Amino acid sequence: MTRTQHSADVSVIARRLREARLNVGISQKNLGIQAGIDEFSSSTRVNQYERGKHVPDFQTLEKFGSILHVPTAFFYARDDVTAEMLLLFANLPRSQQNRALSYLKKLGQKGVG
Amino acid sequence: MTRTQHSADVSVIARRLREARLNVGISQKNLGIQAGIDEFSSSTRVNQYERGKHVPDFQTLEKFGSILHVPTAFFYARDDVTAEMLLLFANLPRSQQNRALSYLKKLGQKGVG
DNA sequence: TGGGAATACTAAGTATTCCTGAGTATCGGG
DNA sequence: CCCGATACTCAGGAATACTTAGTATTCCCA
Repeated sequence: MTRTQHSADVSVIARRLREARLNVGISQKNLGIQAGIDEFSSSTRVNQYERGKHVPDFQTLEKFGSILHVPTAFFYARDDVTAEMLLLFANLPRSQQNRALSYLKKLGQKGVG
Repeated sequence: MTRTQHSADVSVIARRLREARLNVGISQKNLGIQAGIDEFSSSTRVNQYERGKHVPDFQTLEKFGSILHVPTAFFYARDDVTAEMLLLFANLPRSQQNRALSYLKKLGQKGVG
């Protein structure tokens, strides 16, 4: 009975993948094909990933991320707050990302004392 | 000649793992043992991970993250800026994480126009 | 100077996991 | 009812990781 957060017995990667795909609104098969998976195994493979039956390798998840507009690290974020942070951060231009970094450094310094 | 960023031909995971381990200053073998890997294969396995010869599964990386004080998603961050963001964010207490989220949302809204 | 221990690293065979191909289940429209 | 689309399952062959045995290098110190 170890469960850090609310939902699901499915793996983190599986859950995040489905979350991201449904957000964009494409089918499992379509996602796989866009990622370069053979059209005849695409449906099966993506389904196995989302059901947590098998685990996609890093390169595949990088392609999924690029198609679904999420950073790759998002798929590995167990914590919802971290996941949301990654989404927000990825959508910023580089200059504002640097600003955000400065802001967090200040927050961190205050918090220690 | 495709290289998004400066360094290394070694995989993202391999590079981040070594980075995090050296920061803490423990040996490959020691890291593996702390993560529950058999002491007789620990050295080999962690070395294979850091050389990019093999890829550790998610659960193993979660243990490494907890030992090395980095969030699991850190190991999958190709971009250095995102990696640093994850480290800073993980070190904040929950209340300040929420603050950081609000800040990122504001930055995002301004940037779109 | 010459062990000995610690660390990093490699090769190869076995063990484990994934990918492919074939198939079932369900739903909605025509 | 039938068709296409989507989601999903299973089994065996294909690919990858894990274990065992070993090498190379450095540092310590007797």
